[in-house]
Amino acid sequence: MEKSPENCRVEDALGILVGKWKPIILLHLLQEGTKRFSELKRNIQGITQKMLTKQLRELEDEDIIERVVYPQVPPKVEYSITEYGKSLEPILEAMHEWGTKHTLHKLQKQNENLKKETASGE
Amino acid sequence: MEKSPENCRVEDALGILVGKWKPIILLHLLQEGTKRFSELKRNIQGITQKMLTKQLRELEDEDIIERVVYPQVPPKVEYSITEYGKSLEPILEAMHEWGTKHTLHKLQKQNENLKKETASGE
DNA sequence: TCAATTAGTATCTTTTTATATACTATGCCA
DNA sequence: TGGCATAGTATATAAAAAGATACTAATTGA
Repeated sequence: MEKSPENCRVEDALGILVGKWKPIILLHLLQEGTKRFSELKRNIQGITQKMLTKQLRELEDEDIIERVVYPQVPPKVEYSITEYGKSLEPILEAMHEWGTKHTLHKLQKQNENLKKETASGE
Repeated sequence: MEKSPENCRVEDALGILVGKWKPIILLHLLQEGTKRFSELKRNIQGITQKMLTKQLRELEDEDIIERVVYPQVPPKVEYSITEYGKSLEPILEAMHEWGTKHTLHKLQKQNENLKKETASGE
């Protein structure tokens, strides 16, 4: 299948990563393995319970993560990346690398602009 | 620089691709080279002028594409991928591939579910 | 008896994205 | 003189995503 703009499947991959918290959630699970709901919540600063639940559900619906409920009180629910979900890792890796370079690129550009302004006297 | 969830730069790459039309715009420019505004508009069905302008501006701001204005009437403006922008290609490629597989994966899952339902009699 | 713990829901509000539609400038051609 | 073409802008609206806040159930331990 070729990558003509007409049958572009980039959006399908993108759709899974989009959501303000999904990449961070995935990185946590990829790098630290199985995690409880509360651990994720503690480790991802700023996320609300509602958002965490929502993002986890969406990732689960796409088979990227797995949810295991232990019939206990207080409840215990564990999340982990599925085998299938692991196939996303190279993409995340590539994006992280590119993002790192891009952050640098932007800083350099800002610098140049500041120099120009100073040179022309502001 | 390591890819710990704390200094995750995935979002920086993601932010550039996100926007309902950006991947398609980029694919057009990557695969067909320089394009005029009107050509893009014609070739990307469903996009409004306003959205196209907006997405192009955002990509330009990130140095991913370049905008060249010819002082003519009627106006002529050409867009093309920058050298820097080309560094995104492997990521788009990888996402497209993954997306293609994922579309398949989802169809298979749907199929399984339908079979189960039929077996249990609905 | 009361508070704490866990993994959620339920509502409501705000913010961000996307869409629809109308409008502009300038020159060319009939 | 009128209409078309190009690359936009302006304004208003709708839809989607994110955020704040309060609520629940069942058990443990003080």
